[in-house]
Amino acid sequence: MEPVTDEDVSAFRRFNRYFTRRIGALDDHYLGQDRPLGEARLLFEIGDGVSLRELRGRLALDAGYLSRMAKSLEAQGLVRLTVPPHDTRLRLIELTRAGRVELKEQNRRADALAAGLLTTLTPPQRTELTRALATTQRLLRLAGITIALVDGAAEDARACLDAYAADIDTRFPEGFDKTDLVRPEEVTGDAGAFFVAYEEGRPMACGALRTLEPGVGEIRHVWVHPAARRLGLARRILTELERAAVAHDFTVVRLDTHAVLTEAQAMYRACGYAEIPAYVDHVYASHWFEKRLTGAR
Amino acid sequence: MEPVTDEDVSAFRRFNRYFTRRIGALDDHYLGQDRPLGEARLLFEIGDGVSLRELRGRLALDAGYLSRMAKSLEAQGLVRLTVPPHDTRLRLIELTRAGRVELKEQNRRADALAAGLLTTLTPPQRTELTRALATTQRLLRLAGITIALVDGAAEDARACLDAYAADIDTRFPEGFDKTDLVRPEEVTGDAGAFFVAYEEGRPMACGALRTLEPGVGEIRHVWVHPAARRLGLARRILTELERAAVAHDFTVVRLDTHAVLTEAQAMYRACGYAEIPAYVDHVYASHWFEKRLTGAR
DNA sequence: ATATTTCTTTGACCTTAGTCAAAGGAGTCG
DNA sequence: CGACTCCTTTGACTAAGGTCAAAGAAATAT
Repeated sequence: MEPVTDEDVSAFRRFNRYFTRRIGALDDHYLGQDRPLGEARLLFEIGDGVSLRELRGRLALDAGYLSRMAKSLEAQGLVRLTVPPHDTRLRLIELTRAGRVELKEQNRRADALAAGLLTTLTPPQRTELTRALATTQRLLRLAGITIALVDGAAEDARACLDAYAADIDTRFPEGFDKTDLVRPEEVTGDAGAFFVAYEEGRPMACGALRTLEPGVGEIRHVWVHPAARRLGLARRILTELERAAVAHDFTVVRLDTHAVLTEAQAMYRACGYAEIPAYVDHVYASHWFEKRLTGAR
Repeated sequence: MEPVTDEDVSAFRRFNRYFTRRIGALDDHYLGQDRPLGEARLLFEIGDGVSLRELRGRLALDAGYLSRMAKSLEAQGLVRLTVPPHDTRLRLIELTRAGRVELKEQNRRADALAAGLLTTLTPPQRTELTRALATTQRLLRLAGITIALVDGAAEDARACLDAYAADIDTRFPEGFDKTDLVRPEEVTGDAGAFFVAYEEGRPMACGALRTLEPGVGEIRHVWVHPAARRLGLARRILTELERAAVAHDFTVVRLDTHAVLTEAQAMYRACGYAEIPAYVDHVYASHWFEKRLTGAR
């Protein structure tokens, strides 16, 4: 991997300082207008009602601290705490009408602030800004996603495959039968590889490599969570799979795709895959691809 | 002015939330590694020594709070507090050797963090990110600058004109004589207008409009602080001046520029100014421009 | 020379943010 | 049924962040 240049680092830090000072400060200020920031944030996170347990995990808060904040918000009439019937140890927290009003007001103020900031710009400048923000956010998200080699039987691996199966089941006209998924032992150790991409601890994409025949690998189940598409994540998964293939001494990798997955086909072509005749007969496959790997990384 | 669309507002807020959560949090964390955030920030702001008074103004801190933080940093051997001879009420705060080492370490950590974030991106993606960050920052800066009509004799107006005079004195081969600046009464009230652009309270650009003859205005002293150039600020100043000219019932505005100010000439042309013969004989002028104004705003 | 302003220091005080541990009620598993 | 785990509540405590007002010293205005 190429080292990061000093210019990129300093540009990033310059932006960072500028942004947190100019905007971040403002942001905190409006949020905690007349309420402690912690409570304001909590109010914001509740949404349509969650358990304290859930909130505690999501915001990484101390149980005691959260309990007290919840009580304080309840005393202010902004939330309601209830006991769910299925597990009376838990507490559900949900917004009252007053809480929703308060939240709406918070949002209104934040919107007004943002709008006020943008008014001095001309419409083309606003468009340019919006585009630059989208690019920045996309790339920062991508940068924050890490790809890990996991055991094919690992919980995260199975969760990804289940999501993948459910996803394509709706996209393939004939549906998809789960028994066609790779078995854990096919993608573990010497036999192959399984990669999971994590964003903030949550699995968001996967890809599998298995042995097709000696010296030939097969790539399967390259999948990206709908919320993480269009970031370039599939390409990164593919790169990892190819690297693993080289490490497994495969000289060729093959794969097949379904007729409806046109974006996938375009991506494989763009990544150096050439279409070949069917190398295996398969219900779901309509296009077959192959790529020769060079030993050099 | 066009109203801001909801999409621009929500894109901005989405980015805002994402960025402050992802990056801002990290940022605070590294800064306050083993030191309270307030002190870490203070250390960062001292630079090459400033007075407590200056810091207090810049960071909007309570005098007592600041005094105590400064003492705490002094006790840790990171700063030195001295009394300036010219005003013994003040205290100067400056970094000791240990303070500079500490600051360098802080910076090193922050750089490493930024670099770590960028490593997963490919070089073209890094370039794309850096460019998007620069665009964002430029436009946010521009959005944060406000332009105000001020009295020609106001302190900020004179400060801008002094800076302008000093600036062009170095750029004109023959130097520049301050007596050629507009007099306050020429640009005040019915006679003309004077605009100052403020960025975070500091005057960063100016522009003057005076009466040349009945119905004809003259634009003079359009100047932008070197630190605020290439943002599109001069154009905004010019727009304000033209708006003021319409309000003064001028049907034409004229201006002259010096031969060396080629960027200025290009800007005037791009803004609809046509070159005309000399309308006044002037030591510094070599190009003369004119624009007819339509009554409609 | 006197009054007023400016700047820092100090004491007193408050809220927010957060941690830790004990305790108790409720589920779960063998 | 008993042991164990899970989840919340409560008490006790700490540090950080911040405000306010009084006081003292020095500079500036009148």
